[in-house]
Amino acid sequence: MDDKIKKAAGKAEVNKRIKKDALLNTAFELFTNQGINNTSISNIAEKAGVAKGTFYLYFKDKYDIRNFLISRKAQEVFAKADDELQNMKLESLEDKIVFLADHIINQFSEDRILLGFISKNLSWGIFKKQIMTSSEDTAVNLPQIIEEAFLTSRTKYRNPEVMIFMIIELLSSTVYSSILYEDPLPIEELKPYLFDSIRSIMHSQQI
Amino acid sequence: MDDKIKKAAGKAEVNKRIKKDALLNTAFELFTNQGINNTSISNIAEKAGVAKGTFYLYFKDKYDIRNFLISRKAQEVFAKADDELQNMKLESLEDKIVFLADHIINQFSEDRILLGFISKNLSWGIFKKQIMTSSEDTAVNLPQIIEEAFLTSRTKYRNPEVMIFMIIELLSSTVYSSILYEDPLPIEELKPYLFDSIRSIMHSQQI
Amino acid sequence: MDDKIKKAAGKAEVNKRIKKDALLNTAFELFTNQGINNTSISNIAEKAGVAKGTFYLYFKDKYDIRNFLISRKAQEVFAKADDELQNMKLESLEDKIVFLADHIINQFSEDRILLGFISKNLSWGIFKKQIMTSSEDTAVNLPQIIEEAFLTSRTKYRNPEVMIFMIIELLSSTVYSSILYEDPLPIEELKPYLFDSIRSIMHSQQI
Amino acid sequence: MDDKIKKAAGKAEVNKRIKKDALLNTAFELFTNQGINNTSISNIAEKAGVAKGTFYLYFKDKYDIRNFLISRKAQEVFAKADDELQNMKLESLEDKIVFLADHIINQFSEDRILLGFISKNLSWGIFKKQIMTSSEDTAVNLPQIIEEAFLTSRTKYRNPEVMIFMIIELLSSTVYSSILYEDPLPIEELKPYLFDSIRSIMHSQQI
DNA sequence: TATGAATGAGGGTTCATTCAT
DNA sequence: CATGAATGAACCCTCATTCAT
Repeated sequence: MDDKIKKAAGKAEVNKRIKKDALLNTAFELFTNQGINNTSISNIAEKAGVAKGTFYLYFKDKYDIRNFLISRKAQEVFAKADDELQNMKLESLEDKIVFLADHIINQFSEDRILLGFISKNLSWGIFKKQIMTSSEDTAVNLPQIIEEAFLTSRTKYRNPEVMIFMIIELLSSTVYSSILYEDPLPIEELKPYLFDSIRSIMHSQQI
Repeated sequence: MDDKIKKAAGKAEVNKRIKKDALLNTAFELFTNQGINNTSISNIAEKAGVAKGTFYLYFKDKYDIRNFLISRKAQEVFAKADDELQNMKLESLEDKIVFLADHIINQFSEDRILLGFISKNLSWGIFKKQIMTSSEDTAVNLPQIIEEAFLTSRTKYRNPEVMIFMIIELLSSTVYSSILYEDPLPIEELKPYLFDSIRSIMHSQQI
Repeated sequence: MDDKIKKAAGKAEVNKRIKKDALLNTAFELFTNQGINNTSISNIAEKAGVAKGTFYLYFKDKYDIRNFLISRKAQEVFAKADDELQNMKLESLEDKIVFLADHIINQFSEDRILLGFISKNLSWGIFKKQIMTSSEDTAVNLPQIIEEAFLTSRTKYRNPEVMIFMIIELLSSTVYSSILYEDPLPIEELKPYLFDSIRSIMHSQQI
Repeated sequence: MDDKIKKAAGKAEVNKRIKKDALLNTAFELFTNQGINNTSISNIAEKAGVAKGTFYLYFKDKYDIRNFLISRKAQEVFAKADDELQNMKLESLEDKIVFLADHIINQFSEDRILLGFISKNLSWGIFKKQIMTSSEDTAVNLPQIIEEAFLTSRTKYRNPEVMIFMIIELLSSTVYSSILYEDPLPIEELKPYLFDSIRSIMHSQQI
């Protein structure tokens, strides 16, 4: 009997996860295709194949599901780039950072929808709270990785957090315009300027 | 008779300008206080003291009035900074750019509402189209100023537009977080890092 | 448990039917009293005792509910006339058609509101599509009745459809003016002329 | 001086006529292209090149200008058909009526827009009031023509007005569906049936 | 848990009409 | 006569949210 209940509970649990994932996937699709403002909860629920009321069992409102999506998607991007980094044996921190930047940019080049979604919604505040904090279901532990990288680096920097902050902001805002509108340059032509700038920012912060 | 008509026309013209300004000012106030999405045209019209229908005599919709506001406000900021610059006798382009950055940052520090509005709405695309294009009613002719500055500069740069682009994007995104949330540092403490970064970016682009 | 759900579903279903009927009845009343153009969806919903939004659960817009009404009302008229016809044992097709015309005219004489509604809205195109096509919830199968009548008729006609078309158009347009404005004659005085005309049209089409 | 005033008045008079005609022509174009309900007074005034307020100097509202148009257009159709009739030397009234019907149908075949406008708007009531009454600016005096035709006809009819009424209604309603939708037959194929019907109706009314 | 019918506030937009010029 | 800016009522329609089932 206990087993039965447990099994039932397990089934229900799985079912819940399926419903929630359906809602998340649908929401992402609609948000990126037609914008958050033009997406209603009805839209999401209907396309996800659940009843309108069901949405409220999993999310508070439209912005709740959006925030959930942002951190999930952003984490995936960082995790992938970090994975690749592990396979390389790069010496200097500068090279590592540029490598990461390159790979993140490439992911966005290949998925403009993702770029649009993340760029419009990811701020430094959310980034710190959601990405830099390892939650239960996060594969990658970004803060630890970064801290370690700075510790093991032979070269030392004045204020690592500020430096990372400036690099991320520079990247995220320039990349958006370049990939989506090729303005002022297509991303592949912009890259050398960007990477030069990143390296020079880092140099200027060396101790 | 001609005089009468001219005078009448003048009166009507003035009246129209007053109505339009009232709408613009009210819209700015509401957009910045409660967000564009939470501001309805009814709100704007009512608070501006005109009928709802009157709004549509002057603007197509909410986004039309927003765009009008963005370029107007952004131009004011640049014009002020440029004014100050004229009073100084700075030699190098690097110094001039850092000076401008400093003054623009200062304006935003003192008017966080303006900062919020412009940061959320001003993209590079809009910037180029609206600011860098001298329209009829613009006091400051930014593109000309910049071009001149680069021409008279003894130091030459690889790709001036890309350089400006990167500097503006770096500035606008970092400043927002710093001024509004003092994250990762309050703006006054962030400034040295930022100015260093600007200078080093410029160095890296020197020919 | 299953029973409970079934009962519940039944209750909801009945409730929906009630709401839809309330909307249809109210719409008919308002359309005929004040015209379609002067009837708003708010009017209908309010008078029907449902919320404005509820209207849109059942109908796309004003014209959707109008079309629904037209075919429903027109079908009722034909069904009644046909019912009476079955009770008679008339020999010739001519007699049958005149009998039907007479009974339909009588229904309209007694219900001028219905006449106004149908005359203004029923065209041959709609008639063919909506009346001549037996739908799920239609009692009378008009096309079959007519076809049978022509098949069993000893007298044959050149083009039955064209003949029916002309008779219906002649009837529907003359009857409107006569019943509502007694112009050029009150309906009872017009009838002999009309029936004569119908018979003579039919004669002229005999093979 | 008197002359001057008269001349001025004449000029003003001409100017008024021009404005009114511009409004009428524009209204007709818009009514037929986009329907009366989708045509606003602003639309008409703007397209006619006059100010909105000017509309009200000439017409009470949308329906006022529509009625004006209906009778003008209908009269033109009848006048043309009658003109042609005068050139023929037809003996019997039957032939004359069929000839008129044919020419009116032809006009509508060639100008479906006109057909749509008149069919949707011309009722027997309006017809009698506006067409059968010779107004100041009417070229054709329809009632007189018809009366004369019946007087000079050797064959006599029971109730001429009722007969005309039935023929007109039969024509106007069948022709609409046939020309616009070729349903149940294209007009050229429908004509023989129609003319046969007209003749047989007339026969049935002979004394 | 899950449903989806019902709600009604509120949004955007249009437009006939007026009236000062 | 002619104008056209201003009005504000009225319209259509959407949608987040609730709740009985």
